[in-house]
Amino acid sequence: MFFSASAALQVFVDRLAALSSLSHEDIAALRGLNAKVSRVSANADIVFPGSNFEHAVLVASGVVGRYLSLSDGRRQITAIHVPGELADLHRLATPKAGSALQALTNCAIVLLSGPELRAVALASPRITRAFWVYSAVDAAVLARWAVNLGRREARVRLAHLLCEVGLRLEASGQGVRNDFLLELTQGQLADVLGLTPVHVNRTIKALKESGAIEVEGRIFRIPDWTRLAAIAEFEADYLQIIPPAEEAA
Amino acid sequence: MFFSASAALQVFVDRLAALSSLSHEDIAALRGLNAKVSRVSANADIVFPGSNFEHAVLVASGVVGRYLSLSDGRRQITAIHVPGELADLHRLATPKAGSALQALTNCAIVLLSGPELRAVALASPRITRAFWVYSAVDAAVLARWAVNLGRREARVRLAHLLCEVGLRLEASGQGVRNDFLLELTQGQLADVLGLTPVHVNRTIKALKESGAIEVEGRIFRIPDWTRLAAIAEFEADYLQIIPPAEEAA
DNA sequence: CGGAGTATTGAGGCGCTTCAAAGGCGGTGG
DNA sequence: CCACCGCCTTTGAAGCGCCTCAATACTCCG
Repeated sequence: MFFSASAALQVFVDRLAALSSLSHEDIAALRGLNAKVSRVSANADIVFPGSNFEHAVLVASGVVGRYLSLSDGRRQITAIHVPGELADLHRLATPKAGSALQALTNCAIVLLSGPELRAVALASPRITRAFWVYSAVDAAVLARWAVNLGRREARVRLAHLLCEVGLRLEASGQGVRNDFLLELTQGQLADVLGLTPVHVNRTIKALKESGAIEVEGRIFRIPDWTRLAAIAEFEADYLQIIPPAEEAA
Repeated sequence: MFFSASAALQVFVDRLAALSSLSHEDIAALRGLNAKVSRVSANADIVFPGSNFEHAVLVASGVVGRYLSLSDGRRQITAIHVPGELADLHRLATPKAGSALQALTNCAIVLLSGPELRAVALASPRITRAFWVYSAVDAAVLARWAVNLGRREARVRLAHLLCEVGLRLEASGQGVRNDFLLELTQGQLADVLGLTPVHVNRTIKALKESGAIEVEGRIFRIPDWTRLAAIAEFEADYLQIIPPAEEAA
């Protein structure tokens, strides 16, 4: 539920190491990064498009969202990030921010210096490669999301989101996949799902009434994971989360 | 309209160099990559999910699409690639292919050896970084597309696609942005746009009748670029295409 | 205890889909 | 060389999913 700066950094570095091989020196260099903690309240932008914000944003607590706005004020959230995840590593590669980054709940974030990150990447091709892989997984998640937005109806889309969020929260040590707190309003969920808040409400209701999920406030419980995954046509492999037990494989 | 292997490779290497600084040795190494040309006919898969296809696919002619399938046979195309573009550089970073790659038209593709690409990347952090930047731009295009799928109606979505494709074809030397050949069927466009073929047909008709575009077979003409861009709310910056005239800036 | 943001529910409308059928168009073989 | 066949395009009509507008209830917080 709550991470210190160093705990969040450790989750991130462990994740990098799991995705791409790193030497002990690489890991030490990453662990030693300067980490400035900052608190941001819900609905406050952290980065906005076009800015040259010189830090990368690592989530320590709360939920951070990446989004693009339309001229009429509507928006689409293209990614959400939970504690232990680095929300905008891609911005290191393409510094002119294309999307905005916003705290969707009250958040604690760890700011990592952009120039410092670039320096450690330049010093080690393995770190550069690990950053690339991390970004590529982020892109794979986005591709999956595009499929949901383009081809799946609301019920399935929501089920898919809940499956994914459950797994990611679990992977970051924020609970278990079938019982977790997701502190987003239905309006924010609507911006993730490409729906209206009203329809999100009805869709949650439908999933509840079918027994596929249980909801108490913003706590979601999934009594039968297999069943929800079937509704969502959810295949976890794209997340590249390696369960500890299978790490040797 | 048609590229030799070396011409396609050159467009790609030029693009890499424009996105991220490369040394002369880097460029020479990339130009010297082994390039095997292959012909693929329309609707044939080049890579399918889960395969460990050990090549990267550079488009020399035709259009290549990346897509994900649903269990009921429907699919969502998450990216299309025109000549001069490398369709699956991201697969170098995350080898287990998550999406399929298909020739949407008859295509000539250039196969670049995965191990060889990895070797040149390992030898130069600048090349690794350039690959990362190239993938990040690809992801930015995808994010933009997610917004279209989630929040824009068919007319706007199609207009946006035409603006983007026009610019990308122009950037690859395949014509000009306001008069180009896009050899996709309406069924394929539907899979890109997240619509049905029937509705694609009606949407094209609507754009034609409003005078925003002219269509002759699969040639699209845009009489007033500014007007179509306004309909699409299109902002070209995310494509990171640097017009030659502004390259010095 | 009041107020603001959030959740819930209803009713009606629009955009897109589905189903169905007819009209091009290019390619291939008789 | 033309007739035919498959694929693509085009059009119509009806239905469903999601949206819009609107009103009411809830919950947290000062």
